[in-house]
Amino acid sequence: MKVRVRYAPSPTGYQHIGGVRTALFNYLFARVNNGTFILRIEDTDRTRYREDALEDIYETFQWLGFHWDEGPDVGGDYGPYFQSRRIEIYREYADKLINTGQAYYCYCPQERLARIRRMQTANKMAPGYDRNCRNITEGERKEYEDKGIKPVIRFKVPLKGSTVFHDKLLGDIETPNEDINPDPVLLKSDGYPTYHLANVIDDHLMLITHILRAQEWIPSGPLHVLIYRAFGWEPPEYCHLPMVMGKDGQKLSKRHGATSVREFKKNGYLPEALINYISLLGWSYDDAREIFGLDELEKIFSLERLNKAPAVFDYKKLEWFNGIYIRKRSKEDIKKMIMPFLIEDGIVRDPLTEEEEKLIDGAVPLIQERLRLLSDAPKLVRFLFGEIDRYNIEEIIPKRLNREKTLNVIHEVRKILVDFGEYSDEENEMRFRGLADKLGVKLGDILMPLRVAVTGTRVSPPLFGLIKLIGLKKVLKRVDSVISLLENQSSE
RNA sequence: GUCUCCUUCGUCUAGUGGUUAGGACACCGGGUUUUCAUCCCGGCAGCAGGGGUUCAACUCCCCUAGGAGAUGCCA
Repeated sequence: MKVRVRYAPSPTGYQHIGGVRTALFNYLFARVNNGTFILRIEDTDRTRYREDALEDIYETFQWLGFHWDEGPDVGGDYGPYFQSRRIEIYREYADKLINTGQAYYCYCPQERLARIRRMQTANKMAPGYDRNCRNITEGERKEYEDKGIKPVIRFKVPLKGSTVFHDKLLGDIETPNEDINPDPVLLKSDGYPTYHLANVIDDHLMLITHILRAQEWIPSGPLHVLIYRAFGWEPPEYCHLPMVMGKDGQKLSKRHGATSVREFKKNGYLPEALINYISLLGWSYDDAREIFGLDELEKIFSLERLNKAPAVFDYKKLEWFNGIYIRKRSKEDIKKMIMPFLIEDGIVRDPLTEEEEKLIDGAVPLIQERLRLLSDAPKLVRFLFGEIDRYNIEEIIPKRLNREKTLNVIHEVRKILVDFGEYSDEENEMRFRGLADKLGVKLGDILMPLRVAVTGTRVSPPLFGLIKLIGLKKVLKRVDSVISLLENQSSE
């Protein structure tokens, strides 16, 4: 049987890293098995539905670079892939359950449900529906209908016995039926199905063979199996994936930092870094390798190597992966990718000027291996554009020197800077070493004042490359302003 | 409260009865380097606890503890 798996997000918010991990594992499982990966939009909660959340689903996976074989945008033989367009189907199947006595109408108002829940929690009882309408008479039913009350349809969970379902990761999970959610709603009063009904029907109708979803779904596993049985269907295979947690061990949420893929994108992460890192949350290949591209993962992923325990999301490690992948990219890619960050920072104009373009082209090779996030770029190149507004005297003077000595060093540096452009970086380095020897100081002690003069900071990309990029004229001006700064200081 | 799942360095993990318990991130130290970064070398640090089973348990079983999830006309 051909493997068919699905990712079934609900468009109520932006794509969460945990959901995307589930999507990735489903996708990889499909690829490894030459199967089909399906996207199904579970938009049955019309109160929480958001148009931008739906767009975010498309944008997120577009950006990540993997796609479904069947789905709302690409079509397929088992649509529609929006649950909101399948409500007649759910109604029809819910009716079947009513007719076979495996489901019933419930007319309990929300207030009553809230009341019994309050009562239950107050008495430390398990909260849940009290099955009040499970045995109402046809007369009572008529009465409610005449009053115009819109009923919900509830599933008749067996009162006795137990239900067992098999999980490929966890093994058999057996639950006494009395511990299962007492008669959950299948069809809401607005005619839309709940998750429990819709997912079972759709997975069956769409010929889904394996359900890979997060472990938070384990408790509803037995219920779903019961529903499959009620229809006379065979449930698919289950595999509940370990959850993704925050540093404090709780379910990963905004409290912990970025959680949606679009935030990671905005913060300067690369899609391949995210994919690689995410693939290792609850899964591993062996004891040595952990750098994997999507294409590779599509060949080596396997359920057998899943971990049972939840994984804590480590932003630091993701950053490390990001640095790795930034270094792997071409200069052109990096240029393209840092541009939005430079523009947003107001460092360059939106259509670049020729001058700006030249500076960026020259800067990329200098900063690429220094980036961990694309968003690090602005602070690394800011001094290339515009002026340096202020220097810090203490930063100019090296530890081993005092003000006078530094001033002297800079004067000497200025002399050999004049024909800087005529030499290669290697040659210039020899010249500066020569100067250092002559002055009896360390190379670093003459380059640091120069670095601060040119860049305004002690930490920068390689100095010689920067000097050529900025141009001698500007560099000398900056050196001069540092000289006068030091001189003014001495006259006080 | 009840039910279910989980438990190897701080974090991600390898490990399927006999290993000096391996790797990675982070952290610390050192080297290379004009600073930073990269790169290289080294260090720190772990089998939750208690019982069994066994000649031998991180590995198998039980209990305890801890953590998490579920308990909706949300998914």
